[in-house]
Parts: sequence; C-alpha cells; structure tokens
Amino acid sequence: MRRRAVLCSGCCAVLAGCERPCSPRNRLRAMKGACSAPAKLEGMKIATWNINSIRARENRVEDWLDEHDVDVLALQETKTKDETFPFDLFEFMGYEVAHFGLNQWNGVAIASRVGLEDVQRGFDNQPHFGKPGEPEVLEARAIGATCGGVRVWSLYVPNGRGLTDPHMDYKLHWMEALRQNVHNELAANPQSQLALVGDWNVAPEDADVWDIDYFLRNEMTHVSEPERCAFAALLEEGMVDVVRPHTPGEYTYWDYQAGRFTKDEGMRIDFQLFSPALAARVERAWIDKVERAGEGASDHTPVVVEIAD
DNA sequence: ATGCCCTTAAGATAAGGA
Repeated sequence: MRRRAVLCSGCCAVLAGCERPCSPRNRLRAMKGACSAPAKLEGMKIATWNINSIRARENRVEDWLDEHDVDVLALQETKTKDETFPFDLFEFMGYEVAHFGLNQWNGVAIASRVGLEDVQRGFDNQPHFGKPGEPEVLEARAIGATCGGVRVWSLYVPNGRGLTDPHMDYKLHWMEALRQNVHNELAANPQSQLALVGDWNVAPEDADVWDIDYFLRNEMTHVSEPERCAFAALLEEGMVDVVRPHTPGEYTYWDYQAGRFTKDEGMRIDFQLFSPALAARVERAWIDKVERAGEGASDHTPVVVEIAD
C-alpha cells in the first residue's frame, strides 16, 4: 500500500505541498504558530463511535476529529434521516462521508479521508424488522465502504430489548446473516482486508459488564448465551477482536442513569473485528474514556485502532 | 427500582435505548 504523508494538527496551512485539508480551527492554530512538529509517515487510524444523535453532538464530533486525527470514523445511532445529516461538517474537515438513515432511529455513517468507494447500505440478506401489523423494513443499521484499501462496515446490531422479545430473535438472525457474509468473504478471499466495527450490543465475557450477577439476576440482554454464541461465531470464522488485547478490563459504554460513569460501572459492547490479514497490521488500539467524561457526551465512547501500511 | 438519564418527533407524552 502506498505511504501517505500525515501532518500534525495545524501544519496544513503553513507547509507547502500538503494535500490534506484540515479544519478552520487547525488553520487558526497554525496561524498562531502553535504547531512546529514535522511531517511524519504513518499507517491508518480507524475509529468507531456510537454517537447517540449526530445533530446533538456536531461540536463534539468536530472537536474529537480535530484532536484525534483519525482517517476513518464509523458512526452509529446518528438518529436522523439523510436529509438532515450534517454532511457539510465532515466535508468541511476534509472527509468524504456516506450516511444511511431513514428516521429518528438507528442511522449509520462512515467518514473517510482516505477514499470512500463502493458504498453499500445494508449487507446482503440483512434481516428486516417490523412491529406486529406493520410491514418489515430494512433498518439503517449497516453501511459499508472501501477506505484506503480496507472494506469497512459501520454496524449497529439490534438491541434485543428482552430475552423473549421478538427483537431478540431479530438480533440473533441479524448477527447470523452477518456471519454468513463473513464466511463467504473469507472463503472467497482469505487475504480480505475487512473491518467490522460498531456497537455490537453484546458483552462477550462476564468481565465486560460491571456486575455480571446484576445482569443475570435481572435477566438482562447482552450477556445471554445465544447472544454470546452469535458473537463468538464471528470470531470462529476468523474475525479478530483487535482492541481487547490493548485495553484489558476497559469499557466502551456507561449508562446515563444512576451515575454509572462516575462509578465506572460500564460495559464493553463496542468492538472492531478485523479479518486475519488486516488484524496482522494492527499496531495500537485504545478506548477514549476521556471523551465520555465531557459535558454532553454520548453514552458510548470512541474505540480507535491504528494499523500499519 | 433501568423510578434515577438522554434523544427524537411532536407539541403531551411515548418509543427506544441497554
């Protein structure tokens, strides 16, 4: 893969030959002479973030992109239709962006400054869902695009709602259909550069929730055997959780209620699953707990992976 | 006792989240 010059925040306006656009805030920093770091060479940085409404958090997204300089950002729960998605925010910051949103529920997006090709809304044979008596629809829970040679999917796995709720059947079928896609892809192309990232709504291990007894006692979702089996089936196909080894014991979500964040009573439910060939390129991964502490934060926090060329 | 919070559409409450 070609190597790409990556400049630190603020360089773009003052260094000749920089092809990377950057935000007005960075230009201001550069004008003030705040930036003196030299250009360097790196690979690619992929982030996933359940934003819990993009319109309510446009400023947080802008600040976060400004600070963390990711190449690809997958968003879930944008909670808006395409007509009201803030495309200009991303384009202003130098990202191409594709969004799939139908209404105030769900909604997924991929922003990229390393190319955004072959956008697909929904995966092949993605199960539909509808309330009883209403037609079933393809919900806005998956969008795929090829970014810098990586096939990225931003995924928002159905919640399940309750262990015996029809939504749980939907969740399990949804994950099984996804697994079938992975199976087909890896069988056809073992060297596939595939990244399935997003909010999986499953806590695969007991340690991925603050109190497993609390979850079991209250017959809560996310920790049940069927959900864990559906998640494990992705790993059995060869997909690799590339974040866990770098962030043992960390959470990605804290409920707004009951002071969960203050007490660090969270859950690990946001994951980046990479195909074997892509997983081999991972150099670093981290969970940005600082973002969750900010005023007006999403209840989920960004999960970032850095890969080598 | 997930009652406790947050976002949406709508224009008061209800749905959804996990």
